[in-house]
Order: sequence, then structure tokens, then C-alpha cells
Amino acid sequence: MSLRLYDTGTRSVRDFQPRKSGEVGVYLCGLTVQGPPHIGHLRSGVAYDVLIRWLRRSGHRVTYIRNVTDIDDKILVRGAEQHRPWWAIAYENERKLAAGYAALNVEAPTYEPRATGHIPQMIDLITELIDRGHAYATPAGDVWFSVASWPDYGELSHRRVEDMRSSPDAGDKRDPRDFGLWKAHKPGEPADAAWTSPWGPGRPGWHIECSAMARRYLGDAFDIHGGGTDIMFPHHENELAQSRAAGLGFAKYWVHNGMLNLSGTKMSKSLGNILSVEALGEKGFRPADIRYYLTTAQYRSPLDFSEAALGEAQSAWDRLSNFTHRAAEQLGPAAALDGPLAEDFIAAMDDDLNTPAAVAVVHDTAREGNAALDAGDDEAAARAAAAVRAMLDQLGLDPLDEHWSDPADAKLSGVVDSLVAIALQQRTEARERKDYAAADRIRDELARAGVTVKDTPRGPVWTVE
RNA sequence: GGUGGGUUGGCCGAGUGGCGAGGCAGCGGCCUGCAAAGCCGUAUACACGGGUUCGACUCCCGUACCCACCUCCA
Repeated sequence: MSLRLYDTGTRSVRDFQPRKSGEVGVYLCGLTVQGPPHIGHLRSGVAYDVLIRWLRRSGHRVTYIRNVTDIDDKILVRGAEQHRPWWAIAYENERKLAAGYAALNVEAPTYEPRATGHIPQMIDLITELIDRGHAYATPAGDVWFSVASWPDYGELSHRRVEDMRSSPDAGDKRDPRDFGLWKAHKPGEPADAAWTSPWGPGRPGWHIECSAMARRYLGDAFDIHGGGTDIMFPHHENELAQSRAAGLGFAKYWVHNGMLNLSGTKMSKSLGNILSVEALGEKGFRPADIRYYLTTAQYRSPLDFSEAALGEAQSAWDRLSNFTHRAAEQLGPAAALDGPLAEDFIAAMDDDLNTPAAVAVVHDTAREGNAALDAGDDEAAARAAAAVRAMLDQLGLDPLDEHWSDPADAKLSGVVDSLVAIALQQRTEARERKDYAAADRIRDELARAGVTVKDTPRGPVWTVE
């Protein structure tokens, strides 16, 4: 059994077969950096991170391109509103996005191209489309893609042009369905938001960016194109149309992740119902809690966010984290993380990345491991601990990964360790003479200082809240 | 109006034509001086109405409600 993926184009789960054996090219539509990222964006980041990790684990060499759209109408609007350069705003949000990805342990892509760095490639592609009769320039200096010139238009989203509502787009395009490839510079727009082109100064339309950047880094044809369901139409439909019309093979599989909803509606910048990693951090949720939470739903399912659900995820992840820490304390350093994965886990992941089922396997294994620890069966416990860590690591969630530890904690722990040890020694002595009142007083005082003490068969252990 | 997705137990969330994933919360027990952690056991379910079938939560038809997209959006 190998990976099967749901492909939007064929609306079916297909066996994944890379175009070139052992090599996979993936393009993900990243963000338009008009504002700071929210956890809905990060859901997408985590979902494709899981996909990339799984492809690599399965033996493929993966080239992963995730773009940043750093020029668009709204970025220019923000710049005007804030009396700051539009590119300063784009870059500020890009850095916040990178920090969000990093916090959730999303690995960096092979390359992260910016739209503004690829204007020549876009101009080339637009020129080819005009030459082939699929696009036209207007006297105003705009260039439009002619939807009517491409009979396959709608093949991805399965929409018929005649069923669509007409959009109220302005502009002098010939057909209301035509979409912009190049937008002429308008009076009042910043001069540094325009580039020289055969059609006069202007800037690229949204869709052409991805076609041009995917082509530059992945070639005329590649394997997987991803993004959220909300940009399947028109963005991906338009990308597909213009790339194919230019004679490119483009993507073999289309993968779309479901939305993260808040109170029943899509979390989105325009609605303002957004939550950031930082805001959740202030409520006591750690990045690992968020990543675990996002992983417990299949990537295509809509996920309705609630603090209660995130809290449950936190408890569940604590359980797994407790087990790995407990095993490490009792058994010493765990085995390498690249050990064999449970067959059920592999089957779940191969089944269109069924992470909820995969996580269920992890929990089953942790239970066995806990039982083995209780029974003193160190060999079985070590085996379970290695398996749990390997599976969680595959999901980017190894609890012992230093990524999840707070560097400030590590610095303090040496000092605190010796101080707590003194108190615990006194408590142990009190317990030995059955002076439980004194023992509990010490424990309570430590608790007030933020140190939680637990007694285990191998002596007391403590953690800082 | 068009297109797609959804409705699973107190909560989150998988899945399958017949043997009730997993987690969280609850209850009972074991362990513990107590607690925590852990383990064992346990109740509650598949929106509604038809149909197909020996048998449907799972397939088909219909109804209701929800969400997304059709305008920028992961």
C-alpha cells in the first residue's frame, strides 16, 4: 500500500504516482501578506507540512515551493491607510507568518518565492498567452485572460461558465468572466508598486504569479498543487487555465485543505474573526497544543474551532507527552526516531493522510507503553516509547523534540533543580517518618511556587507549571 | 440560482453493509499515606422520512438544517 490522495480535479481518491519515480514537486499557495497570519492559515501550513514529511518518509525527494504574495490591492490599501510603504507592511506580515510556521514546527519549504521577485517570469508567461491568442491587452494597459478561448475552463472546479454569477468587475474586458493577468498602474498608486512591461507600467494579477513561480521552480509540469478550498475557485481554476493555455502540463494532483471555522463561519481576514498563535498563547495554549489540535482532524474536514476543543487536545497531547517523558526518565535516552512505524499508522497516513486514525494508533501504543512501565517490563516500554516518538515525530509532534521546550526553562532548570531537590529531600524524610502533614505542606508550598510534585515508584518527580 | 462538503454518543473526531477508532469529560475499580500520573472496566451514537437488502450509521431517493465557493481570502 502506498499513498492515496484525494484529487480535486477528478473528485476521487487516487493512488499517488509521481511523474518521475522518487521525485515529487509540490506547489502550495501560501499567503497574501496583507495582515498577520491566523491559525486558519497555519492549519494549511501544518496540513501540507504533514504531507511533505510523509512524502519524504515514503522515500521521495521532495521539492516544496510555497509562495508569498507580497503585492496586491489590499496591501496597497493598508499602506495608504497606515502611511507606510506597502512593501514594509508585506514584509512585516511575512515575518509574522514565518514566526507562526516556526512556532508550530512547520518545516521550511525548499524555497519560498515572492511574487515581486518574479515579474519577468510573469511577463514572459503573459506574452506567451497573448501570442497564443488566449489573452489580450487593452488600451488602458491591462491584460486579460480570455476565458472563452479556453474550452476546458472549469475542469478543476467543475463549474460551467454559464452557471456562474456575473461579477461586477470594472475594466474594459471583453467578457465578464475574463480575469486580469496584468493591472495597469493607476493614478494615486505608489510609483514603487509598478513595474515596466510591454503594456506599460503596472503590476501582476494574482493568478499569474503562481503559474509563473511554479513553472520556474518545478518546471512545466509537476506533481501536487495545494491550497485551501476557498481558493480552489477562481484562483486555482484560473492558474490551471492560463498554464495549460500556455502549453504547460501543470499539476497532476490538486489537494485542498478544509477551512478552520470560528463560531460556524470561516476564519478570515475580511471577517475579522481571527485568532493568532500569540493570542492563544496568552490563554495558556502552547504551540504544540495547537499543532496537535490541528492534526486530530483530517485535513479536508471543516474544523470548527473552540477553546473547549483545543483544551481537550491539550489534555490528549499531555497524555502522550507524559508517557514519553515518563519513559525517558525511567529508561534513559530513547531510541532513534527513524525506527519502523506501526503498520496501522502507515495505513492511516497512506489513506489520504488520515491523521485522526494515525493519532489513534499513537494513543493505543502509548497505553501499551504505560502499562509496560507499570509492570516493570522495560523492554516492552522502550519499544513502545520509541514507536510513539517515531510516529509523533512523523507528525511533527515529538514531545521530546527540543523545539517544544522553552529555552528560558532550560536555563533556569539547573538552578531550580538543586533548590527543589533540597525541599524534596525534606519531604521524603517527612514521609519516611509518616509525618504526612509536613510532607503535604512542603508539596503545597512548592505548588504555590509553581512546582508540581508527583510521587512515582522511582521517587518524586517535579515539573514547573 | 449554480457547485461542492457536512449533520456520529456530554464534547472533539475517525470509520465501516453485519463484529461500536481514538481522545476529552463522567462513573466504578486497581495502584498511592493522600494526590497526580498510569492501568482495567463501563454508559450514552450515527439529523429526519422513505427505499434496496437476510441485515444500513454505512448504498439509493427525498426533506430539514449547517458550511464553503461562485468578489479578495489557507
